[in-house]
Amino acid sequence: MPLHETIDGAPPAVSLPFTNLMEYAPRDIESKWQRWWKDQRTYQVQNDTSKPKFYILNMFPYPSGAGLHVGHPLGYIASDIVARYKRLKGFNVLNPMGYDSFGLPAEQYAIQTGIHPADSTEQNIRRYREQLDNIGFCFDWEREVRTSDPAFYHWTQWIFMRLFEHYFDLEAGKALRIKDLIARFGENGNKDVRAVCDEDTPQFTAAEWQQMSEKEQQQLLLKYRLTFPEESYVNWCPAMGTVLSNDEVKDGVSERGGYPVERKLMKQWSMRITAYADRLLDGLNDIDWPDSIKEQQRNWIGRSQGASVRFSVDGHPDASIDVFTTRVDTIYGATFMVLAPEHALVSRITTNAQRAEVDAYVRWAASRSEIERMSEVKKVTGANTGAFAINPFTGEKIPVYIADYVLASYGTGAVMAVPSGDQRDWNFATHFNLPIVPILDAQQNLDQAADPTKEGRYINSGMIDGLTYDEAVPKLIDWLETQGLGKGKVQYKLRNAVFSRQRYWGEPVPVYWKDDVPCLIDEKDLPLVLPKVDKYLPTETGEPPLARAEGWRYFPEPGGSGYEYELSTMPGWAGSSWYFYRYMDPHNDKAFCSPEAVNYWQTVDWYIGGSEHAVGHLLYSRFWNHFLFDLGLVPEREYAKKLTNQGMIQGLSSIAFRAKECFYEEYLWIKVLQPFFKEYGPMQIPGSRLEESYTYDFAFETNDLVIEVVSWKQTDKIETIRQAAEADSKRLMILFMEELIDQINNPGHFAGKIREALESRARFFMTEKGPASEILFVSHNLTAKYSPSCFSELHVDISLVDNNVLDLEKARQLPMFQRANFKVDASGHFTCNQEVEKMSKSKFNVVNPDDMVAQYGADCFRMYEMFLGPIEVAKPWDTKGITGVYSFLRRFWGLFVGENNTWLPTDEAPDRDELRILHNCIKKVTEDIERFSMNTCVSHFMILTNELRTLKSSKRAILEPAVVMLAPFAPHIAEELWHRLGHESSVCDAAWPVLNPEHLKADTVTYPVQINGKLRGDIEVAADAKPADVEALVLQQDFVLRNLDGKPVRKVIVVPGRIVNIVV
RNA sequence: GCCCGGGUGGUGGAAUGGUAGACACGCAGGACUUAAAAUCCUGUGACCGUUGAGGUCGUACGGGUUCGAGUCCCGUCCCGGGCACCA
Repeated sequence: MPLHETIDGAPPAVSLPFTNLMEYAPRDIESKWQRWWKDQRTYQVQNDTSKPKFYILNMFPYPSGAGLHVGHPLGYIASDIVARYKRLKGFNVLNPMGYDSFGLPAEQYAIQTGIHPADSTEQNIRRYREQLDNIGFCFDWEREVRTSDPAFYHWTQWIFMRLFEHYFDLEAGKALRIKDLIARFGENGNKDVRAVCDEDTPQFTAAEWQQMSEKEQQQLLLKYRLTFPEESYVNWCPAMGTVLSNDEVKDGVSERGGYPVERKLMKQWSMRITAYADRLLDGLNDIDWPDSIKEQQRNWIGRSQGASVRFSVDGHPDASIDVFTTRVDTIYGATFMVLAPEHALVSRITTNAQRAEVDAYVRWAASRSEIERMSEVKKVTGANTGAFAINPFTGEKIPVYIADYVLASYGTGAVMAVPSGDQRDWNFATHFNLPIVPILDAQQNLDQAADPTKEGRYINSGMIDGLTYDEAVPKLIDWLETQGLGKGKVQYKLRNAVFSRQRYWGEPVPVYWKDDVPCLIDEKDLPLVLPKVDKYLPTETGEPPLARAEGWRYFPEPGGSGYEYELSTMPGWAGSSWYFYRYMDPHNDKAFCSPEAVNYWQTVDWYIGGSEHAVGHLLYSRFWNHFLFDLGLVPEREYAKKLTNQGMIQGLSSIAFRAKECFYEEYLWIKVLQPFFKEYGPMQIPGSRLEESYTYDFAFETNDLVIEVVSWKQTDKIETIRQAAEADSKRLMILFMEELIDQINNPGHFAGKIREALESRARFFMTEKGPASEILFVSHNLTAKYSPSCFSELHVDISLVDNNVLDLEKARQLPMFQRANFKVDASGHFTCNQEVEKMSKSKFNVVNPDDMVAQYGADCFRMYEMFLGPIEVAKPWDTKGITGVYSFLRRFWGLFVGENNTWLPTDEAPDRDELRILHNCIKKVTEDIERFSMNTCVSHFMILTNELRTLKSSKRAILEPAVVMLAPFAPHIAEELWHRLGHESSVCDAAWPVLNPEHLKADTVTYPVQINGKLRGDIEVAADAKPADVEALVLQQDFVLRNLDGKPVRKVIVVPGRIVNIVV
């Protein structure tokens, strides 16, 4: 054993007695066993089919340059504990880790520095790995995956190719091969094909299909493929030079960086996720995921049941407007129609008289950014096309408007407006003076607002007059369907997912362009590796960075000039949509995962990660999995049966208060001038106006003295004031702000000066000596006396603060505190305010796990992370509390190693108390791990340790099972003690102790006794006493009789083993 | 506005409808020490009373169900998150 060092790294003190050599020394233990585990390959996982499998998975991280803070490993630690626990329970456990290593930050860094993203990513990964290794995880690193590794993205591209080769068949309810679709087109055209396809897919016969050119056929097939290029309005982010998917845009700006986002028409690869909308929705019922995630996914998919209705357009026999409505029952109240400005019919049906107005509105609407549109939701805008639509039920003509409250991208981009029932329609009708017709007798106050009620019976509603909602809807839909004018319909909010990014650092799309038709490259040419480029920026002509790659062209056959590759890359969510299968078989170069491996590991049993991926990664990965399932490549529709979100660990920020100008005035008034007021009479309070151009800060009227607070630097201002004071025939005292700062802890200094000024007749007072300080910080416990607006709040690095007290020595060395002075409290301390905030560099509240491990050891760090509270809940990190866990580990160690390095455990048989303590712990810890309650597990270990110490008990029969139970939480100390107990193999391969309920039983039971639900005392009875005996005994107790006070007992409730309640 | 969570000591948090505050931090007092740190012991929801009794209140607020409610039901308030011209 190496010599003991104190935990903070100081050299061992000479005076330390020899006995301390064997104190708990996490540093030595941890590095020793980490090495041993590596040498023994303790964590290597076999695809061993003889044991039951357990697959636990963490969402893999993006390796950012900032490294890990203490919040990141929370989920990893929890899953590590479960993984080790399951292994002790006899499972073959897969607990892998890897990196989501494509991403924008590395590319931005490349643009700035020219360093290839692969290099900076490699470096970041190395740092992550070091930090992870420090914590003692049981990851099998031989299974590590990286999405940016060509051997990995080979299979991302392969899956993309399969998507391209499939369409979604509505009859089969699953993806089928395009090949088979082509065959069907050749036989019957597409008349009988029920498949998910573009809205504008034409109908054609077999003959028409056969007459089409190859190119025409290919372009038609794109309307069916599950991934396809299309011209569409996308979220274009000019600042990032790329498009973003809907989930990457929040409140009209990019989620990362907060840059503005525009609508732009572009040709983009798209994923037909809408085909799976229903299955993705239904699948949510079969998985044990947090309700909030499921709810967000349901919202995002946004299924609504309604009807589509066809309105003809007056004077345009060839045009009709389809609308989607969820309230077809309100159709008799439809008094106008509104189209989205982008609607295809707008220019066709607009009358000449209205054309100028409509064109102007369309142009205006197109020019508006998302953020403008969203922030001006309340403003009613629109234009009348002059055209009229005909209500199919009434034959009435209703005007057609355009307005951008109707979204082109939802439904058909047109609505029938029912102002009596819909508030937006009501607003529009009121603004444009359109009729509002009540349709239900229960509608109220229609002159104030719309009333969307479904109560009552219909009025003004033709065929449904007098009916209720439930009667009306089927009748209307029936009529529409028999007339061929509409049908019941389901509409989704979910859009197809944009799959192209105009960026470099992503998977190349395995496609080349031949005569404007996208073609897949040959499978043997996978992976299509990212080419080298000279710069990571778009070309001068605005093409993506890949256009810079010289000679990067595809040659399907030798010779020729080749074809251009697709130049956009895949988005961040491509690799993460299937990576969980790669861990099962990470080195396979024949398939993304062998059938044997996937049959053994099946799916993820427990998935752990942050809730921020609710609709991004977690929805797209379900989509890809459903697709892979359709192809028979994976065994289940849903890849993760159970999902847990770990809560954020927040930081405790320290805030220092910097004085603003008005502070000095308030300070002078409160601390210095008030006594003078009594003595020297009336005085203007701050802010009084003495003459037009000037406001003196303070003025003693009786002495003609004015006081002005200015900065040393404001020489001009000093001169102006001086002249003004002359003119006003005031005596002037200049107090320099900087002097106030210098002398802030000495208010007497100013009192003296002011007294001097008041009592003299001199015209002008000013300090001669230059001040030393320029900035003032005020101790937080003093700020309450001043108005909050006197301070700006500044984050201070938490390493400078202890117990809210700032270390002034250290602080003064920082640039932010140079030329600063501190106003300290009565005890000479400068205190900061504490705030709970997200942990981030910019808030200077980041706690690095490396520091925690260096100071307390990995075992302690792991246990403290767990001890903080439930995994799922957000909670602040407070380093102070870690000492509790550290002293627990020392005390646990102390059960084994005594003074003078004596080995304490004996082979004596344990007594009943000791067995009860152990088995109580077995019961609690086993139950709590199963329900993922790690914080209470740590408490149970503390209780066991405290109780054994009280008994001064150290028996192998008790301690050995305790070591095994502790191993998942604190693997290093457990491994050390396990070996000292005489074992040769790893504690990881021990067996989880088995609960014997016999040991939990006691001879006697203490019943708390309540009278009318109020606790009055307790009583000890034999454990096997019958309820009747307990009742009899209880009623004899002194404290019971005293409390009953002679009142008759109505009933006695005895809950066996629990409680007694006497009702009087 | 709609939909999810959640409100328990000074702090983090415990509590299958059955003794509210486990376990820790912090704080206070004590022991050890020349001293400090570390360590160990004791106390610690509030209030009244005792100074070896005991009592009252208490889990955001107001009701209800129950022998018994932090826990279940109804209503209100507050905090966090998500969605939001989605027809």
